[in-house]
Amino acid sequence: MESRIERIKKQLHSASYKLTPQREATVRVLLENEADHLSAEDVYLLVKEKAPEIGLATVYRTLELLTELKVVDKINFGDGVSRYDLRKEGAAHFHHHLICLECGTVDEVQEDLLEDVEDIVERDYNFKIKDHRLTFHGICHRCNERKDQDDAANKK
Amino acid sequence: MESRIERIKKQLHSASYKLTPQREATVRVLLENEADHLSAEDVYLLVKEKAPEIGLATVYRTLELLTELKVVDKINFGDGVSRYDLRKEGAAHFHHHLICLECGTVDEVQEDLLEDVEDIVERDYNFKIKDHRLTFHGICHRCNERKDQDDAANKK
DNA sequence: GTGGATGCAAAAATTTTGCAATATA
DNA sequence: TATATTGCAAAATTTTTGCATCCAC
Repeated sequence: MESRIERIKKQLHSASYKLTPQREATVRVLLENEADHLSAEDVYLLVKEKAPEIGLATVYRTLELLTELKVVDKINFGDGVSRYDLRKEGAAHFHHHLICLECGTVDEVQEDLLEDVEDIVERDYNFKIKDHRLTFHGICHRCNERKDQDDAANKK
Repeated sequence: MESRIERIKKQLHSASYKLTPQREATVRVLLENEADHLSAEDVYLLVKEKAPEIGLATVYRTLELLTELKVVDKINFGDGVSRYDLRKEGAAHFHHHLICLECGTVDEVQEDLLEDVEDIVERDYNFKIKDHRLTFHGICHRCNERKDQDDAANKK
């Protein structure tokens, strides 16, 4: 079975981009931190651990390239930096995000859930949907559970 | 009947913020350009027409204030600048956006549409939703109609 | 009168670009 | 070998901050 990184390499090749060690190192960092939502600076620092000679500009250029190839999605949570999120392989749609206002954690929702909404928008607004971004802001399950425990403790 | 701007002024007052001419001018610009999605720089240039002495920093500070008061919502379409969108009065939820990949226009969807999705997320992820951001990327009705016309013309 | 608000300029932070040197296919 | 890619530094952009002055309450 072919590895994820092999398939990404082939994607680069098919689009006639060269396979440089810098690009490979960047892709590896993204794969190894799939659950995170890294900024360009975050990626740069992690790549630097393995390939110390890499420049920040190369990381920006590689992330732009991977966005173009739809290997990653560029996303912005409103904190002033762009973040790069690996698109799940074969995923028809970009996944959604849950940002906790309390602890700052960002969780992912892989289910689509938007099919009905998209049907309505396409029909009623005559808008042909190609992609979407959906983010919820609120309180995550960890903070909710902690609060439940606190409440229970106070009742005693 | 009380005007929209009067109510916003009262909101400022209730939160014990002062009512300066700069703040009033900024709010007016936002009201007069309600359909647009202005960046801080955009707002600055428009306010400057009426109150030329205003500084960009004041605009940033005012927009931050209005965001805190939930008069506007800060939103980011991934083009490197934050934009500020007047929240519809009495709207329970932030409205959605349709960004056209062809002509760049941003249209708004005032219907909520997310009730069912939010129920699922709250239940299945134990996530208490406070706010949301939903943006669709695709082709707008104007570009779709133009294309239909072009197709019809080519068939002749 | 006083504390918050402003304007300006400087700084910070993020991202992009020019260019000579390098390395991939 | 030819051309895409890189690293570095400089530039461009966007946003924030310090501080003396000013003004709304």
